[in-house]
Amino acid sequence: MTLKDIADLAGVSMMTVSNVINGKTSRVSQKTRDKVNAIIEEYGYVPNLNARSLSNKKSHIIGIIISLDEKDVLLGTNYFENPYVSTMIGAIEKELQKNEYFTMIRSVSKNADIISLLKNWNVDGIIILYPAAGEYMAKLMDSVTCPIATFDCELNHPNLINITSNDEKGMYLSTKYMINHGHSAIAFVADYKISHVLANRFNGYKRALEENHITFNPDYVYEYSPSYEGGIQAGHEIASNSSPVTAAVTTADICAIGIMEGARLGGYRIPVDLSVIGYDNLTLCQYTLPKLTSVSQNIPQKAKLATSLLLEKIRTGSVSSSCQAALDVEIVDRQSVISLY
Amino acid sequence: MTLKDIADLAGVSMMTVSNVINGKTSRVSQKTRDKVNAIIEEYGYVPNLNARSLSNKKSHIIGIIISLDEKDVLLGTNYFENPYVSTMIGAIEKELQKNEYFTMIRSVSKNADIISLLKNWNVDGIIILYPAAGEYMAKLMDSVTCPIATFDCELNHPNLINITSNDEKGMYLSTKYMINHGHSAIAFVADYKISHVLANRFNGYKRALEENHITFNPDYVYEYSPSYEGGIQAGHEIASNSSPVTAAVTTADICAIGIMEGARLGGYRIPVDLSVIGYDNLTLCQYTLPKLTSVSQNIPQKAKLATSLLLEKIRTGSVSSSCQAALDVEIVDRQSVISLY
DNA sequence: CTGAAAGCGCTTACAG
DNA sequence: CTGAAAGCGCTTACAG
Repeated sequence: MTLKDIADLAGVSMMTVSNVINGKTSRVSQKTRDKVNAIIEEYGYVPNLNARSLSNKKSHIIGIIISLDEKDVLLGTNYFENPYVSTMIGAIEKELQKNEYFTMIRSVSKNADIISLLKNWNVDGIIILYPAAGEYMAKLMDSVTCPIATFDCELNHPNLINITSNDEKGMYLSTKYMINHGHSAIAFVADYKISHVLANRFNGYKRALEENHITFNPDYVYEYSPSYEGGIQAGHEIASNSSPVTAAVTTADICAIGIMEGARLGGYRIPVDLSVIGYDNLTLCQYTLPKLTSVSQNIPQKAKLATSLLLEKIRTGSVSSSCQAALDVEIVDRQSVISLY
Repeated sequence: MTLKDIADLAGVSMMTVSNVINGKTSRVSQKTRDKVNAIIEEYGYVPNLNARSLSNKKSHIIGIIISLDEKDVLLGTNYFENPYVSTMIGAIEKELQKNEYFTMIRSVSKNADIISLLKNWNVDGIIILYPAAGEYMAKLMDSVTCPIATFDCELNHPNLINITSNDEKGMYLSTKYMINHGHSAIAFVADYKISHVLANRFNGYKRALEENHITFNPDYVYEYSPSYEGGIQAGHEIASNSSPVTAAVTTADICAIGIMEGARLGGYRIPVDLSVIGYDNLTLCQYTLPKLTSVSQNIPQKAKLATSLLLEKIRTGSVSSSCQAALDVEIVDRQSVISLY
């Protein structure tokens, strides 16, 4: 069943059928439209979008790129198991579908793979999860012609739609929350030097201390990867060295869970001996014991904003508001912080 | 940059370039091949797959369908947040990419949406996560021409690639594990009547009891949805009614976590007062307290098998082994079960 | 081993 | 308001 078949059945030209399908109502009489639509309905005709893409140079496909680094390729890490990634993808797909776009997903370990995807399918735009370091993104921006959206990227490029969260504020709030509950020996867990995002959060931690006249103590900084394993290590050290630390903030929920685990292995009770706050407010937070207090990024909102800006740019060629939106964050209160008062 | 451009640059016909790209080495001399490949390399030529699909009727696109029921559409449930779903998708995408296929994902609430996707993109095959009830799948099978793979579907159709786990055995092992640890008053939590899969698991529960001469007690069956909320309700009832139950098995990790939470709310300590085993062995299991013992389905293996059978069917038209593989399951031992001996 | 022709199913630009 | 022609970038089937 093709355009031609429908045209023959309706006794009109392919052009007319095409106009009906594409809603160019001004070019077709109501009567013809009705007749054509009835036949389309009757035969369940659905246009072949490969053919459409080929002729009009728009595919209505958006590529969601999950960038893997080489280490993860070797380890065979499944990025989709990361709740941040999967929540993002779900929210993006929903938004794309609502706007009649199609979603192609692809995990990718080098820029060339992204370029191939674009050329292969004439992809209208791409959304990159976990952008690689700034230099790679800069190169990519040069070689790609379609609009790109990403998240938390350190690169500030006029053509890049880049949605970030207010990272500094997030960790400021987290640290402040601890201070408000009477804590002053507050550990910061994350190797903040390797990432722009984490460095911003570290600054928030320091600002909260400063504003409250608490001297920054480098001994309280645990530069481990903000992963489950890194958290365990930090938590265990805190508990074992009978450190004066009574609270720990970190940059990922999974790391906070590790901190609790590690501290327990060292003999601590949570939150009595150590208060902990996570980051991201994943669904996971309600399944731990104690339930984890966390900084919420509103991931769905982030996904939705990136998607709608991307589509706007595809349709109009530019974006009305800024390409560099930074979303607000907030503390979600649960049970993992105890008041010292 | 098109086939024609490459052909002109190499001084050969488009046909020859096409043969080189498609590896039809027998039709092109080594010398010509090298020349063409060098030019392709130099200009970074990548074929337009829309054009290819249009002419050869194969898209090399596989659709991953996430079926939503109406309730979830209304609630705006993000299925990707479900770790079972996201783990599946990640594993499938990896396998598809390895075989040079592309992955289009789409959440869908009615069969017609699936049909449209197929016709739109000439999709070579589809993988359905969470198949709808048997009757819908039967209808779908009639109207779809490309191969379909799915999981845990109750429909037994010769053309359907259907990968299941040994559900009866899974719950048998879970129940047996409790019995081996000295439990005999074992609760089963799940509304097993509404689903084929859950009914199989319920049978495993009963078989384990029978084999060990423990009388089945209908009071120990809590017919709640195997969700976090359902688990809380069951756990709370068990704890509040000072039921003789000392152990609970269920059909989802998330429900097991709920059971622990509910029992605690009723004043129980876990696992001292109540032992619990989950199902699926999600990554989540290691983040709870106590860490959750669970039945492992080996989701990646399930995904991989479905994908490779689907691709085999696409390539050869049929599948050598059976379409109805049932994978083995096993208990993964953690901390949520206490021995009564 | 190589190539000219026709066609896949659409849309665009133009003519009426 | 309607249509005939050309073209998107490939592949297939055929001829040489």
